[in-house]
Amino acid sequence: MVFTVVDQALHVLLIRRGADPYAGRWALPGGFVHIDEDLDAAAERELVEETGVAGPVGQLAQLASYGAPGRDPRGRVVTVAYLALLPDPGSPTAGTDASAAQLRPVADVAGTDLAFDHDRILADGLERARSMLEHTPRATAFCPPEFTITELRAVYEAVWDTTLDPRDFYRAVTAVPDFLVATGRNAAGGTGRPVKLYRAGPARRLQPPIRRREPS
Amino acid sequence: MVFTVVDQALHVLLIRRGADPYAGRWALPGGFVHIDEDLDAAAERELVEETGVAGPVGQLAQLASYGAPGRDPRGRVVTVAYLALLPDPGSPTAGTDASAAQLRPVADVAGTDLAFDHDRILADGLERARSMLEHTPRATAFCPPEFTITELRAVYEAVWDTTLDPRDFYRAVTAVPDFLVATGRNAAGGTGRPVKLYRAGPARRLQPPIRRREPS
DNA sequence: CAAATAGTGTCTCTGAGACAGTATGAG
DNA sequence: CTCATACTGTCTCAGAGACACTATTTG
Repeated sequence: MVFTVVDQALHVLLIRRGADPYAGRWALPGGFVHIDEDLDAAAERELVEETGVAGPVGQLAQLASYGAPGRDPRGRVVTVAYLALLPDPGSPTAGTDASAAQLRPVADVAGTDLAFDHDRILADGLERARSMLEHTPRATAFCPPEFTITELRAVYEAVWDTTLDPRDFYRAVTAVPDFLVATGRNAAGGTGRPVKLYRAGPARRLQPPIRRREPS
Repeated sequence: MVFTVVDQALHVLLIRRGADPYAGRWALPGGFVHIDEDLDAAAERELVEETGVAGPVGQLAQLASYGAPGRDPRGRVVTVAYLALLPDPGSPTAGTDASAAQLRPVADVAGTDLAFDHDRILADGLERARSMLEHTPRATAFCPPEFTITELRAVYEAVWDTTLDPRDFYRAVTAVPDFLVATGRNAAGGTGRPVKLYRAGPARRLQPPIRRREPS
C-alpha cells in the first residue's frame, strides 16, 4: 500500500482490477510472493513493478496479515500487507492484470467499496501511517531528498488532517536529536527570508515524539 | 506466544521440540493453519491445544509475520505470530510433537538460542507487550477476573522490569475512564486496610496512557 | 522602504513525579 | 494501642501550546 502526499492531500495508490474476481473494482496493488523470496523483498518487488520507483530500501513497513477464509473467492489466500510512504511518484503506470493505476485522495476513497477486504486494510494502514509520523522519522519519506521544514509540516498536516502552528512545529522537529540535519543550502526561488534545506538524519525513533493532533 | 506473570517475573511458554528440525531445542509453541480457518481462530486453537486454557476470546493480538526463505529447513514456511497475555495457567502439558512444555522467565531466555528465528519473534513480542501495557487495558489479562490495584502494579513492574510508585500508579490507573471498575468487594486475608477488588472495564484504549518507565 | 517568511522569547497551563500526610482495618 | 497497607494533598518541575516579537531576505 503506497501513500503519498500530492497537493497537500494524502493519496493512496490504487489499481482498477482487469480480471475477475472483482473485475473493474478498485483495489490495493499487490501480488504473490515467489518461492525463495523474503516477504519484505516481495513487497518491494511488487511496489517497483507497480510504480517504477527506485527501490526504497528500508522504507517498507509490515502492516499486518489478513487470512479470513472466503476473503478471496478463488480460494485460500493470506495477504501480508505492507506500507510505503513515498514522495509524489508522478503518474503511475498500470502493470499486468490491471486496467488502470491511479493515485486517489484517501478522503475520497475511505468508506468506498474496494475489492476484497481492502477497505479494512486501508483503514489499518492509515492509522499506522498516522502513528508512524508521531514516533518515527518516516514523514521525511514523503519528501524529496532535501526539503524545508515547511514542506515537512505540510506532510504532517495532510496525514493528520489538521493544521499545526508553524513556529511550534519548527521547534518540535528541531528539538529531536538526529531527526533533521541542515544541509547548509537554501531553497531557491522563494520570496522572503531564505529557507534552509534539510536532509533526514540517522534517527530511527523520534524521542521526544511529535505529538499527534486530532483533525481540526 | 504466551506471556504470563509468575512470581513477580514475566514468563513465556516454550516447548522442547520432540522432532527434527531443531529436535531438543526450545521453541515457541505453534502449528499450522487449517484450510478454511481464520488466522485468529488458528492461533486460539493452537493456544488451547498447548495450554488447555479456556478460550480467551479477544485476548489474542497479531504480532507480525515472518517469511524469510530458509528460516525453516523443511521448506518455505511463513509464520504469523500471535501474542497472548494470560494469568498463570499453572503447569502446561506438552502437546503432540513436543517433549516438554514449560514456563520460562523471559530474562533467562532472551538471547538464548531458540529454534528457528524464534529469538527474534520473542524480542518483537516482548516489545509489543510492553507497548500494550502503555496504551491498552490488556495488563488486566495477566490477572484473575477480580484483582487489586497492587496486583496490577506488580504486572506492570514485571513486564517493564522497573519499580513504580504505588501512590502515583494508583492515581494513574484510576484516572483512566473505563479502565477499572470497582466490584465493591474487598480482598480477603490481608493485614492492614482492606484492599478493594476491581474488574477490567470496557475501555479498549487507555486515554491518557500509563506512561512507560525504563528499567530501573 | 514594504512584504513575506524564518526563526526566537516568553507566558501560561497541564500533567507527571516525588513524597508527606491521612484513613481504615487486623490483631 | 501499634502496625500495615490503602488512599489523598500538595509542591515542583518540565513540556506543550499560544502568540508577540525579531531576523533576514526580495523587490
